[in-house]
Amino acid sequence: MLLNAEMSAISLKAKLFQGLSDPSRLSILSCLLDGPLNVSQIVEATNLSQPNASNHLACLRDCGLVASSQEGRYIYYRLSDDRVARLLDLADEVLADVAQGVYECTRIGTT
Amino acid sequence: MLLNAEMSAISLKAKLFQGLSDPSRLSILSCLLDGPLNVSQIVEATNLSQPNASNHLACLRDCGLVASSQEGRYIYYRLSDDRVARLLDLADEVLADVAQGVYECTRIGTT
DNA sequence: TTGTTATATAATTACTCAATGATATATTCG
DNA sequence: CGAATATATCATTGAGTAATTATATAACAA
Repeated sequence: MLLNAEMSAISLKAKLFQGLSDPSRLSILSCLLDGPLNVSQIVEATNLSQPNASNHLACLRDCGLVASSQEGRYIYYRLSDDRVARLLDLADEVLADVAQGVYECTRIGTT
Repeated sequence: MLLNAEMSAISLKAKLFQGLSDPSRLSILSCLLDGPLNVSQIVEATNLSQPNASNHLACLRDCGLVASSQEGRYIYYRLSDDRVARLLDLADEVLADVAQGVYECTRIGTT
């Protein structure tokens, strides 16, 4: 049976992956790969509604995956850590092999 | 705005991460890191109920993250790909920096 | 065959969470 | 100061999903 320390590590990891498991949040991270953008630019790039984008940005910021800085009335967001980008890249590599299965798996929603 | 090809890649990636975003499934993957186990051994290692473990195993198998092979009346599961383990490792590395934020983020459930 | 162990499936229940619409706060400009 | 732009927050609604209980299928042993 898994130990308690392992369990909380696993819960944290689950939470991290859950932060990455939403298409809206992934779209945001994706459009930040090329450099910082302010909220309006993110809204335009992702086609999310402004409140929706703000909510997801708040979630990503809370989780430490993006960082923000205010410039005048604009707030710029950027990836907080190179490894976030590497995580996304590695996910793509895995998908190169398992995309078909993931696509067809009906046990996970097609959101 | 993101292109359609990017969008479906993003949806797939979201689905992959969603597969990894459940503590029960992460526990299963975690206990398979050291080698194949059959369902009963997985049930014992994770403290999941047998039907629950079977459901999550089916999900992981559908997604191509684990593979199974029958030996008599036992069915052994194993990680299907080294990169799955690397993905979990990299997640730990990221968590080394952002664990606090993830832990405190109330926008994502504490399951 | 009958019983037992191993695994999978089905149906139900309860919970979580994303999106929306409305509104609030903050910054700049005239 | 007042208007306009930029961003954040709140409340509600609706959909998706994990866990449980019960049951089904399959393999082996006596």
